[in-house]
Amino acid sequence: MHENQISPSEWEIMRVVWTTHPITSKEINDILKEKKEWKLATTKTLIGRLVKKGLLSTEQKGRKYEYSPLVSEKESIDESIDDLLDQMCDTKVGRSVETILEKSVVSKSDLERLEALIEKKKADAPKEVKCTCTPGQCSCVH
Amino acid sequence: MHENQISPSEWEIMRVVWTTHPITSKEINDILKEKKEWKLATTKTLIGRLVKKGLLSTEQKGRKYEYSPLVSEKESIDESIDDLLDQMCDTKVGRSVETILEKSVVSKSDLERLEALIEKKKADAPKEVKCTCTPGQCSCVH
DNA sequence: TTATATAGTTTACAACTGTAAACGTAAAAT
DNA sequence: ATTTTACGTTTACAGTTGTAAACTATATAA
Repeated sequence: MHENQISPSEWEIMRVVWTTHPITSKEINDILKEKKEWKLATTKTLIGRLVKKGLLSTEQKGRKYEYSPLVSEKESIDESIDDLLDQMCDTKVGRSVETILEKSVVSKSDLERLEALIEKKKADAPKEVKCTCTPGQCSCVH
Repeated sequence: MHENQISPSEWEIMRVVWTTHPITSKEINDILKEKKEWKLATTKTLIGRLVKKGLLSTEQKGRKYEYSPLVSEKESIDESIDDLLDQMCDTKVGRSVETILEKSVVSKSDLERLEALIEKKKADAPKEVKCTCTPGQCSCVH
C-alpha cells in the first residue's frame, strides 16, 4: 500500500488544485460548492491534511495562502492503479482491462493508441500469465 | 463511494475465502501466515468484520464455524475499478488503460480479446470523449 | 476605532482500519 | 476429573477519514 494515501475527499481537493494553481482555500471551496455540500471549515481541514502529508505546498500572499500541488495528477492516478492491481492475481489483469474498456467511453485515438500498444505487446506476450500469488489466495495451480 | 468497502487487510481474507470455501478461521490464518505476520486474533477480527459487513457467511460445524463468500471476487474487483474510474476525468480513462497495459504482463489470448473489443468499440467511438467533471476539477474546456 | 468578515489553526468526535490482548466456553488430552 | 487447547466474542487502542465548530489573529468596513 502506498503511504500518504489520498482519501476520496482529499481527491476532490487535489483535482481542483491540479486544475488551477496557485489557488486559495476560498476559491477551492467555491468550486467544490457545485459538487459537495461542505462547510468552508471542511475544505480547510482537508487542505490542512494535504499540506501535512506533503501533497500541497503553501505560499503566503498577504494574510492568506495560495496552494499548489506537490505531486502530479498522473503519478497519483498511477499509484491508485498500482493499488488496484495489487489486490488481484496477475492473471486477472487482462480481464480487468477488458472490463474497464467495456464500461467506458474512449475516443477513436485512444483506441488507436491501445491497438498499437497491443500489437507491440503481442511480440513477447506469454501464452499464460504467471501467477505470483501467495498459495491459497487465488485459484491458479501452483 | 461504495458502501461496505473492503479494506486492504480484509481483501487478504476475502481472497483466501474466494479461493477455498467453506473454510475455517484457522485455515485462513494458516494460508496467510505465508504472507502476513498476523496473530490468529487479527485474522479473527477481520473475519468478524467481514461477517458483520455481510461479505462472509458463517455455518456452524460443531464448535467451529466455516466461512463462505457472499459476494463474488469479480463483483468486488469491479467495484474497485468503479471507484478508481470515479476519481478521474472520463477523458483520462483511455490513457489509464494504456498505463495498466504497459505495466502489466498479459497473455496472448488476453490481447486477442482486447483487440476484438477495440475493434468493436471503434464503430461508435467518439472523436473526443465528453468530460462530465464538475467545472474546475479538470482542465477540459467546459 | 470598534465591529465584522476572513484567514488559518486547534479541537472534536464518530466511523473505519490495523493490530491484537483478554475473556468465556467447550472440547480434548492427561 | 482436571488441565490444556482451540474457538469465537468482546474489548482496546492508536491512526485515518469525514465533517465541522470553536478559536485566534488580522484586515476591512462602518
